[in-house]
Amino acid sequence: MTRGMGEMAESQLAAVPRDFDSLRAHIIERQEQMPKRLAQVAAFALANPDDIAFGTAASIASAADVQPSTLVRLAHHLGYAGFSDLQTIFRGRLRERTSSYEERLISLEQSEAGGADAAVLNGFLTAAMQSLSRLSQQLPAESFSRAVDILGKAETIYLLGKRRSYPLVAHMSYAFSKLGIRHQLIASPNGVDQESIQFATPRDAALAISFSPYAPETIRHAEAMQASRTPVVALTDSPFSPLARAADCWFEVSEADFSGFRSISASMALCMALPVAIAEKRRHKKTAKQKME
Amino acid sequence: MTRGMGEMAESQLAAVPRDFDSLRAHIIERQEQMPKRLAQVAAFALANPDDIAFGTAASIASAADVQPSTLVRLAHHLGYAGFSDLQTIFRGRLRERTSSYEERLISLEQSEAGGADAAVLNGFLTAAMQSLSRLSQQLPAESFSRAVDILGKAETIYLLGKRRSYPLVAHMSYAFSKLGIRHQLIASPNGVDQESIQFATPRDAALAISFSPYAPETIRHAEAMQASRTPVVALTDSPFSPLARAADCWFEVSEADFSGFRSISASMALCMALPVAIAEKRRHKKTAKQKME
DNA sequence: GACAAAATGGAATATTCATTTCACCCATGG
DNA sequence: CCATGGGTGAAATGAATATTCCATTTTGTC
Repeated sequence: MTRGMGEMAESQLAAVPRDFDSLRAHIIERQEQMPKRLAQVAAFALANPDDIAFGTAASIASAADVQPSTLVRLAHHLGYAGFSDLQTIFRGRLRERTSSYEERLISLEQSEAGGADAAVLNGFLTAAMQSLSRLSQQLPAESFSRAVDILGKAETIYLLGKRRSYPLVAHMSYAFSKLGIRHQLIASPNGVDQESIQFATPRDAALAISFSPYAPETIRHAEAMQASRTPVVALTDSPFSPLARAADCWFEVSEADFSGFRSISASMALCMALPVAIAEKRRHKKTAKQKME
Repeated sequence: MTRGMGEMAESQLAAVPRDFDSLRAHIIERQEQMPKRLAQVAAFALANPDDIAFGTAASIASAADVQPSTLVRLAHHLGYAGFSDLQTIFRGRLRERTSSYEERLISLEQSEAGGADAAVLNGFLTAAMQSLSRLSQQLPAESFSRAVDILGKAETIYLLGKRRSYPLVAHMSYAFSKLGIRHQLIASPNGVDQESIQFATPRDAALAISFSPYAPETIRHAEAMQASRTPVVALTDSPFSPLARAADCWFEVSEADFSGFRSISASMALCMALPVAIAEKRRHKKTAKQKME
């Protein structure tokens, strides 16, 4: 077997990185001048280093949507003997990595070195993780299923959320659009919200989100919709929330905070899951119907 | 090919460990009663788990001073289909170690009670946690500090983010408002964005957020602002992102995904931290100035 | 617009690798 | 002392895998 690097032997004699960080820098530096497919797979490699370490040429190739030969070409292009040689770099990265405890210490030290700014970032990351793990420990599986059920049946889903909750409904609106689910984001800048929700029927449904201090508008709208017998699902932060009263189904999500600024990570995870679960349910129902006919 | 476990099928029907810790316990428990060579190689495996994860049967065998076939026999003896099957356990250990929150994630994945809906919710929680722990492990302290620096000095902060990134800038807009920081959310429904950003001066700054597939509008606006010498801070998902090129300072946030739907939790945490850090910095500067006078 | 050079996809090939096989060894019980 | 069973080493086998080759497409240049 030849070494497979004849034509580039002299051009980069001393420049073949033998550790991951150098390789990363090397790739980032030259990515601009690489051929299209090589750049594509190089980007994939840096984004999914674990997959390179563990996968086979074929599996990686299909994941990165290229031919296996492209992987070999990339390796040669970078000066390695072949794909396997390149792969050892990615494996070395995992070997060198010390235990997770040490890792955390290192990142802590770095954050202290980074000063006050990094401490803030760390604080919010911690708050987000706390919120998520709290939700995962007592995840409201039944409420979630009911919510999926109610919203899954709705012709149009009305989304209510102001102020701090607005980014959540904004994201849901995006997700619903992507998934082809009819919905209406109640967030007009021209004050016609009240009028918009009057079109809701009992065959529709609403999702209302509000945290303390509760936006009075959201409460009012939720109450109005419930009064007209439109099912209302609520996402809020306390059983005593006025939203919980105005809803047919609600869940409580308690978010941790960093120096007074509350996270919305757990709620966000919920808001990402909800549209997908709804789409999933509708897809099943559709295929079930098709089978019936 | 047979499963290769005929003779021990009934003796340990339900007892083949699928994670490293169980396997370790399992081996320690039975090591005494194992044949000599098998015990020898089992001890080697527990002492050098990384070698098992990445080595070939031949290389491991010579390192442990046994025959390759002994490795296959050990795997069979423990109830696995073959050496490769056993090896996946050792590889899984390295994968999991990446995340400092591995235990929680595992318990999350295992608690698959509650049906398909809960599984979706679980999936998104897992993806969110992965994203967060990845960011906390390699948190971009310097980039973050630079970003705080640049944005802290700006008279007006312009926020650019469309589609999936819009909820992020929407939240920042809310936070900036609460903190009394002058800013401008470039998200008009009437198409005057291009005109809005023309008012930006080098004394202002922009924060642009975009993930693959990059919204062309955001890229264009960021480039336009950079061309007019307004500092641009970017938040994106790859060093090769067109946004990274159009920015004076950028950070990479790689988000995990659940069945193709990417999380934005890590980015969200960053977007919550940024305004607070900026406000913090300005407050310090102010008090410093007051002391001077 | 034509040509040359580079890049790419896909199939053929060569190699590596896990697994199986079989001959031999060694302990144990008759 | 022999017979029997599992245990072990070493080579044979066949599957899996990386690599190479070649026809075709794309890119850059005159």
